[in-house]
Amino acid sequence: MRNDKKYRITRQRAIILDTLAKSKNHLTADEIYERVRPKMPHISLGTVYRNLDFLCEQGLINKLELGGNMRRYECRMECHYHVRCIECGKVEDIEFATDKPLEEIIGLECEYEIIEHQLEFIGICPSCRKAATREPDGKAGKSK
Amino acid sequence: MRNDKKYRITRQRAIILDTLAKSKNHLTADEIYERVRPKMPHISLGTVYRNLDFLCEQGLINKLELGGNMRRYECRMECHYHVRCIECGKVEDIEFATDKPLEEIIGLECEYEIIEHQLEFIGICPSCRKAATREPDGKAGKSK
DNA sequence: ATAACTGCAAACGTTTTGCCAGCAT
DNA sequence: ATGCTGGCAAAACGTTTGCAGTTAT
Repeated sequence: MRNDKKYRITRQRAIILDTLAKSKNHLTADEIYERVRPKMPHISLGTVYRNLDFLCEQGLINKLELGGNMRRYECRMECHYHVRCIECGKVEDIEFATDKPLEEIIGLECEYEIIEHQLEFIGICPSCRKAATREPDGKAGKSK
Repeated sequence: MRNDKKYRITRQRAIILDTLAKSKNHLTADEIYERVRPKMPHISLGTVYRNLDFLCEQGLINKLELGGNMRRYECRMECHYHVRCIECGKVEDIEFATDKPLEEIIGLECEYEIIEHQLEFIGICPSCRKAATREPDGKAGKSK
């Protein structure tokens, strides 16, 4: 079952990727849409969403699922961490040495006034893992 | 400017709180709605949302803003961490010693097969902090 | 009488989708 | 000719809100 689809880097995709690469913040789909529009006035928000998904699948960008109402996207692919402003919603990268105890990291100093933090692990729970084993074609149940 | 509102713990609020307290998982508003309905068939989803917000404000429960599409609520108030199943969306608490280096924690073992993790700090960015200082009545701009 | 609260339905903001025309191969 | 792609508009989804009637004090 190979996938023979031939993908193109269309003008829309290139501009979206470029917009994301040039922004130091992490942008929402709508922010990207607004930044692309001056150069490409007829692009639609649906295209932005579709192509952000496409770029994620290609491993070129990352979809961030943090708190707040809107998803944000970023280019940086290595594992790293984020600060989010509770007032304006802006998201930035945060750097610290991971060889320190978590307790110490939590009290980290940065330009933000830190109110809280959140550490979330994402994985597959025991029962879903069992379900996947029962279906040997690799297609575990569940849509999205 | 004091707040003289008198709040009641209504039947709806009590049942919602009880439902949350009895569940070991972290529930979405809709899951709570479905569990409350058998006992109180005319409750509306709007009431569930309104009362979840109310219980948060009272400090009785916690609103979780993790990845995934839906917000989840929990009773446990001390700081702790979560695992989320990427297949079924279930969220559970996770325990580990925080005096260990983050690197070690990241490789933690639990019943889940961990795929990734995410550490998010929530705070106020420098420019929003400045904006708040300029408005000395304490009401920083921004709605939500 | 008053204020808090509810159910219902409509509105909201973000994201996804269906459809058909356009374009590259 | 095929099939990926884009624009548009509608739908979908979780959540919030306005309103009018109910409840507790």
